[in-house]
Amino acid sequence: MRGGRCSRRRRGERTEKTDKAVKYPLMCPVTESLALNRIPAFIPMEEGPETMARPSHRIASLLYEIDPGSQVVASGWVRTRRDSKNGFSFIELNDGSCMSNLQIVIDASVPGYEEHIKEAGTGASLEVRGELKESPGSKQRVELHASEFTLLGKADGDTYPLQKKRHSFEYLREIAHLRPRTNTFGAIARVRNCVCRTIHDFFQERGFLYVHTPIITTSDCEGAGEMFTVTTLDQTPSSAGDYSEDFFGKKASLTVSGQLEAEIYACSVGPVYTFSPTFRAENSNTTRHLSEFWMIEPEVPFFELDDNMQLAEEFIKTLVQKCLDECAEDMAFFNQRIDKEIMTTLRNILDNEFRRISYTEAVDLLLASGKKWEYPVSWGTNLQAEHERWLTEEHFGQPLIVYDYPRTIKPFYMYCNEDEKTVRAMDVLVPRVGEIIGGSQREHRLDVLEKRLVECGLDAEEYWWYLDLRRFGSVPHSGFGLGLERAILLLTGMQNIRDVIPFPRTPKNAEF
RNA sequence: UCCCCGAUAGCUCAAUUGGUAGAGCGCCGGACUGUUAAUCCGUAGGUUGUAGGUUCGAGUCCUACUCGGGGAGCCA
Repeated sequence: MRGGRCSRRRRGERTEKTDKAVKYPLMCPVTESLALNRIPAFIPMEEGPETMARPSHRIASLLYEIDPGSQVVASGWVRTRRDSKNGFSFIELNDGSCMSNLQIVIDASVPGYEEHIKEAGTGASLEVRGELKESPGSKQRVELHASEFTLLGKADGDTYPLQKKRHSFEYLREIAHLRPRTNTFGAIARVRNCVCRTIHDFFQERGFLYVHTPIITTSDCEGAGEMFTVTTLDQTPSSAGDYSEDFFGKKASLTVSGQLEAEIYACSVGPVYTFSPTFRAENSNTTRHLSEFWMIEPEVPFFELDDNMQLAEEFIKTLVQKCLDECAEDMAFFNQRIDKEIMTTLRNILDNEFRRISYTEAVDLLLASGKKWEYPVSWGTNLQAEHERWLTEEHFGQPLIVYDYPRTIKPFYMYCNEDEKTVRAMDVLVPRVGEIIGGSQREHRLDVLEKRLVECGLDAEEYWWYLDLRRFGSVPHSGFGLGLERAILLLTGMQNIRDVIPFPRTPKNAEF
């Protein structure tokens, strides 16, 4: 689908000129080829005396769209500079609109060259005006021959933390305010943006309503992990534990899931989805856990587990497809520098139907595998990471949906099967990342749900409004949760979840 | 939270059985060049994470702590 975009871009062919409106277009023209990243040629601004004096082209536009011969302005940050003693310099300029840099050629005759060119080193910010010309070099279609250049901000080479070389991700995490200026983190930012846009498109096209569930919640025991307390009380030993005087008059926390509230809307206005931050106060120190992360939770009435699995599969495949279609340059980078198998992995995801096996079948496979497990396999216990990895990576080699888990290891709200031993839960497992989606058909039968609350040791009083949904016009419904950052891990080949969110929050880490 | 590993120059890492701390890259300076992770030459740069301890002597051995990485659990 629309493969022409990528190939046209690779060939560096020109596309039809669509940016004739050189002056502050009210509506930003999104040209087809720029839809690669949907980066507009100009930042749209209302016309007026106080608006931007020099509409700067985005570098993606200059590289792939605008005809040679045009007078243009580019602004960005210097990646590297190469001087020639014959009287000119090359500057690689990047503005984040795409992976590639714009090559600037500055002749010594350009005003300010002698005084400032040495200051335009790695990290410095520039505005350059000049003529876009076809490049004699083989590595770029065009280059910008400067007639004016303005050094906007210097970056002292001795102290600027980013060097013209590879840095470790560990080091870059310590300079999270500068790491988006690197190739990898620029690419992640663009892919992440593409994924978020695709998420909204996916659900909007299917008639789902985007519903905003609360960040602050007083419903405890949602069963998804430790919660952060929200309080305005001074935390003295004497006041600890007494929330009657607190802001909300009872204990309040940051949400661990919007599911219960999403169910309210799903059972009122039809299919909905949430897309919001989520908080877990677990002391988790792994490559796939964050204290603050973004979760997408569709919730659909009149939906059973099979429908839910189908939706999850279509959802993940759409995310993959859009990344390949719209972030070709960034994905090529990930394939070359981050994970040599990422394109193969993603195409494999698109080309095959997700395998679906019941928990019971999974246990049988694990028992029959002949493998020595660190944690023994037995029906009724949770699948361990080593088990899930073996299933999705070695045995099937593709995404896998495991469904119908034992009732005893799953939360109270999942639909109880007729066997009275299992619930209609599903986990989507993918190679390298593990569990990326967890979901279920919800228990919509009042009597069964009440029994389950008791069984799980929960206070039914606390869930009065949740039970009301079953008391009045209850319907079968289902939904799931997708961890955005885990999806980004899957799509980019990145290893550590702290590197696919701009400002990671983990135990002992919230500097930026 | 548990298990394992680590912390030495701006960055990535070396340093024999405990004996005065090195390289590559980067920076800066010079040379060269329509260059493109440019290339070549040179300079500068370190209380070896913190606090104790053992020893004539500790980057190296011991203890505690801090931070980081990998794995596990919790989950998305």
